[in-house]
Amino acid sequence: MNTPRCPPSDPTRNLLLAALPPAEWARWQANLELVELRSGQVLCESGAVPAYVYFPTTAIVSLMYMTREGASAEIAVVGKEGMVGVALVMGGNATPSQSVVHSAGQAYRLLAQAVKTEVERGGPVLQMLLRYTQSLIAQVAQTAACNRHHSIDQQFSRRLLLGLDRAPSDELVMTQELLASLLGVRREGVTAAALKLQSAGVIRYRRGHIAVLDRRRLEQHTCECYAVAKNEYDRLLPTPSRMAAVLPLAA
Amino acid sequence: MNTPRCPPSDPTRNLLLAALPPAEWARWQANLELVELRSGQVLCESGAVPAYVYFPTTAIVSLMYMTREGASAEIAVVGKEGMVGVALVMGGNATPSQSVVHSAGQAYRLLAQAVKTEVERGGPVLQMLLRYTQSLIAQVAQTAACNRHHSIDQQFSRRLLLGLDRAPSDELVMTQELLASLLGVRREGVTAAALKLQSAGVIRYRRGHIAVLDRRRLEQHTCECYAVAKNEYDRLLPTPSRMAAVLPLAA
DNA sequence: GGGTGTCTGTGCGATGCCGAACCCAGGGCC
DNA sequence: GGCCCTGGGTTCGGCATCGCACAGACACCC
Repeated sequence: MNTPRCPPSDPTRNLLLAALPPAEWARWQANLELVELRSGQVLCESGAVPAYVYFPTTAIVSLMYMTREGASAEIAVVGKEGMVGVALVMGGNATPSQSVVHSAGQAYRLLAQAVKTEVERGGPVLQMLLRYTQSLIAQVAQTAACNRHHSIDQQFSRRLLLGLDRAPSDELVMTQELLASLLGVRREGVTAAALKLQSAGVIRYRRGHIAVLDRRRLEQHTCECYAVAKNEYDRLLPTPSRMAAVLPLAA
Repeated sequence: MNTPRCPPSDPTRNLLLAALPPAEWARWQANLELVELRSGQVLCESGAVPAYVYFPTTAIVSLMYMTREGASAEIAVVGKEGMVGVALVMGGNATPSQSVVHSAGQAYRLLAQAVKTEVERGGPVLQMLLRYTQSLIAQVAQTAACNRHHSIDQQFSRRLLLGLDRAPSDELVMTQELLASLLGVRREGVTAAALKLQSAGVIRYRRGHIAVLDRRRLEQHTCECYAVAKNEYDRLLPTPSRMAAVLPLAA
């Protein structure tokens, strides 16, 4: 609940905020609030209008769909590379998805009204948020295709990589039970996939902690879905140094 | 290849174009071109920058993902309720998905540059396109959850309803082979699902023509995914008469 | 009116995932 | 030190879907 002392170049920064040019950052800073997110915390219920958008730094958030029968499926992951609450940018406010924190940490939050003001202002900031939203669409679409065609083993590897990209270290703090609910499969299926990777020396885990020992081999175990979505993000939102070429933010 | 003589109130209209207020329509009309789309025609390849966006009237288009192994999966359907080419609105231009016509018909097309000009203009038209994009995200996300948890029978029913909403009559012109590639399953699975529905008197089909006899019972056979996505579209893009309350288009 | 190709029905075995139940062990707590 | 709870490993039958192969049948075209 602090006002952000953290400049955009902070090592635990949010990449979207970090891409803001100084002038925009100065305007945003006054409205941003750094908050702690607890594991399991629901940032926005399905169908509800969120009070804030969140820019995670160390926290990781899942966008979940729940079926009528009580089954769940994660449709996208949001960490330091993104933002929770794109529906406020798109104008619909609510969405059928539920956003849940599955890895505790920090995030900047911004009042919904402040976001709407920024969106109405238009310009490079809106362009960036729309580009991020497009990368989110690609992630969701890739999840749909992956759910259809790929094995639990592949999806498990893919999900580890998605977590790894957003985690501060090489260790993911998540139980197999949680991973099962994210993938929408049984826990036993996750156990089997985890056992294979551990016996292959790719990961090592114990009671809710998964250490990735060999990221390259993990990438070989997964389907192309991981790379496709990641490439799409990188294409749409280059690193800040290259961002200037795409978004004339300083203009 | 005609210039549109068709006013927004034409019975075979595109619903997004129909929602344009007279002033906007007048500006668009000069750039819109009514074209025939053939079945199987690819409007935009995966990763390519499209030359046009399309507003289907009687045509129906699938957004497809292909896996490395050659399997396919439809991630969304676009007909007279929508637009093909949201990536141009979002600023990323290309997308990993491929847009394919699967039901021949007509569509208005608009040069990519004209769309970009409209987007830069901002205002109510951009708002509408963003809202449509949000409804598309909901459809894709629902597809992801549906692929994970629901049976071929349910997905088959859902897909028929999606087609029916966009078709000019109660008869869908599509083979079981095509439906299988859209759902990303084997043709035999589609045959089995179709047989069940036909013997229940819900549909009747022969060689590429599927007539829906009892829409209500079809809705009972499907999962909630159909209704959730449809409700989200209706919430985001009310019918023109109610649209004015949401979008002050005349302002 | 006969040929041909597309579309649909069917019958296998193989397999991956589900559903439920149960056990074991690590680790925190009193 | 003993307790308990949570997280992980294992088992088994069952079902949906796959992959492949082939047979009938309608529709169109020459």
